[in-house]
Amino acid sequence: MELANFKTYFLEQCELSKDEIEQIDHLIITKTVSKGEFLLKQGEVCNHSFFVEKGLLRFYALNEEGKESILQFASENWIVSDRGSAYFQQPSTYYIDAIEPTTVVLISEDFINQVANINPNFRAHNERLLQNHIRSLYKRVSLLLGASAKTRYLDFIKTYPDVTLRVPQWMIASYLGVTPESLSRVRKSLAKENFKPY
Amino acid sequence: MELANFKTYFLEQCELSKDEIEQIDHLIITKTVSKGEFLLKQGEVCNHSFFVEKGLLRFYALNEEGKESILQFASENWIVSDRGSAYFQQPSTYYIDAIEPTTVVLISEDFINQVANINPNFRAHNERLLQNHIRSLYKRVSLLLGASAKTRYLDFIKTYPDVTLRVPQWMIASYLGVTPESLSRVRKSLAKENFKPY
DNA sequence: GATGTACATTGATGTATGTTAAGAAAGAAT
DNA sequence: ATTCTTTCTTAACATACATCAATGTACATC
Repeated sequence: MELANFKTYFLEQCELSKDEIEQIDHLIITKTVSKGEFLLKQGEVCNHSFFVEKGLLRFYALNEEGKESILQFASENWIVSDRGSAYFQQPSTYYIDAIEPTTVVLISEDFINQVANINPNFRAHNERLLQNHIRSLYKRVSLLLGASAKTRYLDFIKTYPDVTLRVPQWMIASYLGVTPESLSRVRKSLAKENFKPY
Repeated sequence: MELANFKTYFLEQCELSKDEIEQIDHLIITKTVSKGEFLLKQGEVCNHSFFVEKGLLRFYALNEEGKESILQFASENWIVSDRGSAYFQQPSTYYIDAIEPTTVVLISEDFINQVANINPNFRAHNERLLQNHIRSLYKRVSLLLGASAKTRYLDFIKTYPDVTLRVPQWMIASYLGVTPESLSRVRKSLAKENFKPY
């Protein structure tokens, strides 16, 4: 088992030593899902966070009319979860599934506690994650409230250049809160303005 | 100094004893602002959370064209802050000002640490706040992505019945991400459908 | 190579929401 | 009470975006 991304993440982001990482090695549980497979469905309690070692996930809601709204993408080195569901032990109202064949590391409460026992830094890292998450959600809400579809699209490709190239456009449209047709027109208009993302 | 709301909050939400609340009494700092006064402006680091003892605050962003987007209201017993700004010690991109004459309790990192020393419950409470916040932001994003202005308005008055009656409608419009004129039309249409909120 | 499936684009048209402007209603100030 | 200011509503018009339907394109599969 390699898990180069996961281990680098622990070394650099969580400031664990190589030695400490070896200590937790036996706690690591991975799961591999194929394209379209679910890691979380509405109604289930989301008992894990998912660190994406390789692949691409989406986190989305389904409204009463069956319309999907993508809240987040997660490619390599991202963590995705409905942590509130785990925290409050309530069924989630969201779905997580795989856009590409994906390998994730399962992060349970138990795992977090055990790692925190080995190195207390990990708790601080955990809080940093939450704070960052809130920040990004604030920005998301601000843009949805105040910016046009075009502005939101430009922000998206700046923020998630890797994801932009790996997902179908109708998913980006769903993330932006517009129809695929509208996104296609936004792109056409940008092309006319001679816009070059790369 | 009364602060009945703040102390009840600590008793019931944070599970401190009356005795412990007396111990922290001397740490409590309050601030009173009149209508229109700011507690936070873009560019400042937001070093406090604000517990609303009495009154009503708004938390909003200003985009490049000068358009306000209200992210949150905070009436009695709510806490509002750009905690990310404090956490990362970066200037905030948001504003907080008073819609009514308001008295707040200032909650600094120092305050949190001292209270946590007296009763460790407080840290757990703190994390619960963050988790709750993320949940509400997820819901907010889902609605902005997938629901009409009318649906969002109905959700608003259900979620914030007290706020609905205390703020001008153009602020609710700003919270919903529509113009005051649109909100007026939504209300008219609801009236035609014989909708009664109360 | 032929067929099927998923996705992207385009055009015609409809609808929700924005814009502008005016007036009505409600509050605040004098 | 009178005036001034803010807020709300309404209407006419403009625009962004949605919907529906058709076509194009890439790719898989057979």
